[in-house]
Amino acid sequence: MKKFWLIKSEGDCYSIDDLKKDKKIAWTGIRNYQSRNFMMNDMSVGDMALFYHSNGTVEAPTGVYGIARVASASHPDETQFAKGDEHYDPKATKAKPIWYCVDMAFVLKFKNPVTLAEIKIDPALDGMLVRARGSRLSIQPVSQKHFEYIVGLEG
DNA sequence: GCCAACGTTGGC
DNA sequence: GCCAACGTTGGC
Repeated sequence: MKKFWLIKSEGDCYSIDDLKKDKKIAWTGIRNYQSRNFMMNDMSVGDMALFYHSNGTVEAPTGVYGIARVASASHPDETQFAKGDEHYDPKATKAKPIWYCVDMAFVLKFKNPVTLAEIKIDPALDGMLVRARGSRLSIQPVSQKHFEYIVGLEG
């Protein structure tokens, strides 16, 4: 059973254009247990994800910019072992990793982003987690209905 | 840049 | 196991 997700990235940090260029990347750096658990327990290869840019600007507003696909099972996030890396975690060891990630593959980029402002006012998207105030989860489950609706908005 | 909301840490 | 302090996220 295919599932649907929303994955957040700061647009000026790693954007949908970067993923398009890389084709596929390990979705590292998640340091939140709820988000990690989604990747470890609930994601499967082939699941689809809305690619969301947070911390937007007037020129590049916060919102959904494209689609990615889960391209691997979960595996240890290598950045937790990398001393000096901003995501280094001294409590993690190779024998007992703490943080896991999956690989994400590029699917498509929207011609026009579906902005958070649009998502918030659209009655069809009522209940989307990203609408909730203070929603800081960087990996969120999305219903198939909401996923398809947003893809449909983009045309 | 501000600040509210939230998760995590650590003292007790 | 509580809870205050702290750091971070993320919308505005």
